[in-house]
Amino acid sequence: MINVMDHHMNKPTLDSQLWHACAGGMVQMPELNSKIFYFPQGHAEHAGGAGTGVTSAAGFPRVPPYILCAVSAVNFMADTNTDEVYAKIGLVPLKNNNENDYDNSNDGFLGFDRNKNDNQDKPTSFAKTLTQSDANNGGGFSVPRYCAETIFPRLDYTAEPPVQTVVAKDVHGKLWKFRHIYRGTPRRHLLTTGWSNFVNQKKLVAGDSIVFLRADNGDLCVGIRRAKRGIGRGFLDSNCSGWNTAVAGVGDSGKVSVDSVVEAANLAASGRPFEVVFYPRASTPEFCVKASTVKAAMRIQWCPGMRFKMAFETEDSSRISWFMGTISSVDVDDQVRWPNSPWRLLQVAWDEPDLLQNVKRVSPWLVELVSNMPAIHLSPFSPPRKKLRVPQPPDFPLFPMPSMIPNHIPNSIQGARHNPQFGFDHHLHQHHQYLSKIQSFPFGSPRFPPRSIETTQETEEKENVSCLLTIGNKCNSKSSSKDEKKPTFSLFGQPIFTEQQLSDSSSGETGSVVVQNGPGSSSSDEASPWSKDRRSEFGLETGHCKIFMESEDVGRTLDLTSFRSYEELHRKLSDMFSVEKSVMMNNLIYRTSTGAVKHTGDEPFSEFSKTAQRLTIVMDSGSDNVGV
Amino acid sequence: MINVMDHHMNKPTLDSQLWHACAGGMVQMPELNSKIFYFPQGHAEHAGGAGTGVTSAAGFPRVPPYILCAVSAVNFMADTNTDEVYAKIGLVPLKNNNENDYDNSNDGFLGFDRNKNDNQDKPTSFAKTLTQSDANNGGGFSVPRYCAETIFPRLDYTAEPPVQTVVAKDVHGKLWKFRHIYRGTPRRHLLTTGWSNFVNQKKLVAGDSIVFLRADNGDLCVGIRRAKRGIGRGFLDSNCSGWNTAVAGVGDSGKVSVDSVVEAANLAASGRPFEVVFYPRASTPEFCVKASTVKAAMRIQWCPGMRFKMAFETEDSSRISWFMGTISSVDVDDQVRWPNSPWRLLQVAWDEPDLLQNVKRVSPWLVELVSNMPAIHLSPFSPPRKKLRVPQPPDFPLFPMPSMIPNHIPNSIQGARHNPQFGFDHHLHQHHQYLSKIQSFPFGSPRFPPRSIETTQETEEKENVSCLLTIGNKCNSKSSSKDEKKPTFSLFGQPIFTEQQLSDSSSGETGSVVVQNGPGSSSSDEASPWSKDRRSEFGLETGHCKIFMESEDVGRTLDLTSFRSYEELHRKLSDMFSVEKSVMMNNLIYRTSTGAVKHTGDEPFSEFSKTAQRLTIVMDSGSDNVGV
DNA sequence: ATGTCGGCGCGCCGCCGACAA
DNA sequence: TTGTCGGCGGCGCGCCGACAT
Repeated sequence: MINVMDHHMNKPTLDSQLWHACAGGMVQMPELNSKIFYFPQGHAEHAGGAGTGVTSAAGFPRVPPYILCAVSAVNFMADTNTDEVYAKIGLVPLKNNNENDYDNSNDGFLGFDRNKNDNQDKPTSFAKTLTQSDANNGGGFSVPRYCAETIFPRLDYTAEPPVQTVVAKDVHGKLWKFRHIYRGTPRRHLLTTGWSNFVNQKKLVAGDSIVFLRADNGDLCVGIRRAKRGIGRGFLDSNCSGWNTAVAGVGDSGKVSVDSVVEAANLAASGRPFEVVFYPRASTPEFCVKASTVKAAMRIQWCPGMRFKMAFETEDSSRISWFMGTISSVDVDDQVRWPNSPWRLLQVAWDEPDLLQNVKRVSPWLVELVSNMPAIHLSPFSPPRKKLRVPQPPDFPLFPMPSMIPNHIPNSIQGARHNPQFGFDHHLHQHHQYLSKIQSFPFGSPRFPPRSIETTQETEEKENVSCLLTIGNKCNSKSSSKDEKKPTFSLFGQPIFTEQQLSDSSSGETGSVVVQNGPGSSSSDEASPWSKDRRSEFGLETGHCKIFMESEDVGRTLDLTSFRSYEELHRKLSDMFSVEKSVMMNNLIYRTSTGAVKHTGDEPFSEFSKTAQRLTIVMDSGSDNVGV
Repeated sequence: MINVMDHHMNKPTLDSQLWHACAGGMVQMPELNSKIFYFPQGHAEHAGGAGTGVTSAAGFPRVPPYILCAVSAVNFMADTNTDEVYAKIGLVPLKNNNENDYDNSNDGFLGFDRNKNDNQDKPTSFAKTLTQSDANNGGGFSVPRYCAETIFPRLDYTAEPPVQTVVAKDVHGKLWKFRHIYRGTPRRHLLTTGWSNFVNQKKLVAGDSIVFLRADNGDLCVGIRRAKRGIGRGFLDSNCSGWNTAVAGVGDSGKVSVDSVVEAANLAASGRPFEVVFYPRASTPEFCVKASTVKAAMRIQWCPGMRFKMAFETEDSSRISWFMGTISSVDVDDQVRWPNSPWRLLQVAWDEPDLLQNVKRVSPWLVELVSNMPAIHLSPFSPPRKKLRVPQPPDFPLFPMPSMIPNHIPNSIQGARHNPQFGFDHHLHQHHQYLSKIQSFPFGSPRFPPRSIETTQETEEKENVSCLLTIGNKCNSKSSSKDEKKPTFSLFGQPIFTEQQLSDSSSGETGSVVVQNGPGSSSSDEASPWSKDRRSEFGLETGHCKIFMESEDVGRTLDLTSFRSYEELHRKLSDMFSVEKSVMMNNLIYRTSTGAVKHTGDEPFSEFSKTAQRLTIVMDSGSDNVGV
């Protein structure tokens, strides 16, 4: 797990898989040697953060709002004291900020990259937010069945009681032993002896999350996600005797200092190599964004009224949810301080404004255009949705420099209107036009490729799209007409209607996921049509199926034969794609390439085809009873 | 207690009394605005220490071996983590290193200064080295009776059991509560509830010492003296989870870095103000020594064969013991690196070499000349003496620069002989002559004024001598003839013979202490001859007696009526003068000015005169039975 | 006078099944 | 399926006198 020494800090770098498991499903780290745009504005936001009292930066240098860089190093680190993960990224500014030749360069992303079509499976991991009982009472940890059965070593259930010792390695490589027992009525998995010590040593409290991960080499690893404590990052400021207190500068517990941001920005602006530290769980968007993603996003002609969706991590960090919204305005966040900056370019209005009160502005590359149909809640029949943990932008202007005059932006922009702050507004088209003329941004494919209504649904399977889970567009692309009460789902290109949709109003929000199975490896299925000689269709390993979501190959495979129940499969998919649990568990339809179609929990798992080489999963979040 | 903020470190400075109580009885700090000699050699020794692996100082600058400085600041500090006390001393180099006009300046010392004749009593304090039981078992602390009765708040013995809560303030001003109970058979004082917590929080172990002090304002304070852990100062290097590890530079836990010594030496040599940090418990002699003390010491014509005594702290830091020795050689410690340096000028041979194996060389101002009578053990009849904690000089040369040529010392020194290291030797007289001619050292009265045989015993009482406790000269000054088996003790100028001495061989080592009492304040003695109208003799306050040791007024007074037993008086005197316990408790004779003479433990205390205005204490460490 | 020991009581840590959501 | 609770057993902290030094 500990494999590389970072000679700068003399601290070991971390296994990338464990790092990403701790960082969460939203985090994407730039790939080595790829090209990114560095946003000093975002860096400062990351350092100052919300509520940390950084209200002015009189000494902040005059630097461009975005700087094209090559990624010279990515070190995955973990804080010695808190186990918090962070990354040190080495960056080399590139001369041609315009970046016209980027297509020949590597600008991919490591980690959970929806654009990457590598067959590298995300390692099996599971995150659970600690309950009061986990953190306080009796020193035990209630292990969710999925975690125990898929991540922990297999338990010998013939013993009475079934019990074993599990050993897990933390981010520092330290081993922790836990007594894992399966007991109680009804039976459940528990960690007992050793757990309390772990909680005390790691100073865990209810609300913190624990991550279990089965690494590729078979090692069981354990990571920590600290719950956000109130405003800002006051965690280490609490009177926590026995903890090391702040260490100056960048690094352990010091997070990112404003000084280090100024230093980085200066180096970047002067074209010299520099280094940034990124805390993935600091509730701040990445300030190093893949160049092609940014360029693709800026190719869109953003304008008010556009409908979009955006992914957020749930408050307990267990899942990712998508939220719908409408662009209310397109204007530069701080035209004076950061003229022409695309950072948080979009002012947005959310369909669920109470949950996203603090998110007023977002950057274009974080959102994905959808149809401008009216949006509805994802799961109207499921229990009240978990609160969402969303980035908390500062409620004060960052580095305001009111006396400054924009240095290379003409104030006479046509169509400027109703911007209360600057007296003008970037109308979408004009803004884009401006950006392209001024050479503000080169173009490329965005991280979440914006799709217009015309290109949404019926794209061919081979399209290398970045969609993880597309919250359903109500209508099938071009056939989408406003009043149709029976939206179609794409299952092998054939529409599927749900009973609910037939009887329901237009409030049903739907989507579909397709999973394609490889040859089954269960002994009973060895003679299936998907034997080795037929695997050539997808070139899959035995027992793996190719996963399609909404008719699109997302570049993942699964061995369906390894699941013993719907629950396990649900869990695996839910975890693999970080889909919000309530959606995943309640509103799925499975259909395999062998023709078997199943709705969650209907019949025993054995009846479901394990021989399929592809599995289509249709999600209907607006209905509990789905007819097939 | 916390009264001044040190703006440099933003750390509070410490009450001087508590600081000195923690520092130990040997420590003398220079007074503000006084003049001192700064010894870079000693500073480096203090930083490098014994066994810390500082074997070379190739980068150490060429600076004079001693630099006259004015003391611009003295800050008493305590380490945040360990409670270790240290001092930050601001120094301003003085131009006239020769220092001919020093007599008009203030060069006194704060703290336990034997030369100062102020009547400021040393505050009541008590130090105890923790036993295994104190540190480990049952969470209790066995409080020595003296500490409980003189330092703790008065206990209500009518309660059953007598119990109270005592609150003590540590060096940081933090309050600690202890349950103080008087119980058991036989009765004894114990700290129970709260003690274990204190031990754990302070990470105390058996061998560490705790200091209780009753401050002038009545506050009870508690300090810590860490036991030396093995060689050097490896205490903080141990795997002590939860402790902050080293912080670079000078200050908390970092002790004194070699770099900081180099910096200080450079500043000093160039005449610029600088700052040094001194850890009084680092087993290194002070490297900032009162100018007059150094000058007085260098006025002596040191030569081999001279007899001297030197004070050391006992290993458990509870007492101070004096050791006798003979000067074996007088030569500069490192003539190449520190030419002409008086630091550790004297090579010595100890009467008890096993206890002082590591002390090969000492600086002249640390020793006091005595008669060259054969030396004997202090307490041949008392239990085996405690091991002594003595400075551990490095067993390698400090900053050797063999190629260097002494810069302002002529190599042609007459009489140089039998120095194996340099091929010459500073014979005493010549050495002194040389020093005075070269103007190496100005002259003044030494810290322990060296006394020749001719001036030892019969000096008049008013002489302001620095003697704390003179380990007995066997014979009465001029009448000392070699074979006399009945040495005399000075009690009001009259010789006293002990039975033991009458029958014993010449192995009896003796000394005498005189305490002079003020008017007794006990009600039964109000009509005593020492009533108010007669107090004019010494101008004492009611109830105080003047203390004389060996017929010499040491500038202290005591209220004899405040003692209820010999034990209490013993303890008080023992603590006040830091006399080694075994000596103090076993070998004292008291004689008051009213004629009462008592030997330890003979009769009830009530029979002893409390009306005396002076009390003479005769110490005979060679005898248990003393006839009067 | 005080260091060390064994006794022992009590509080709390932590393991358990019973419930209920 | 799993969160929370009360029960309770066991262990160790810490208070005690006994006894020795």
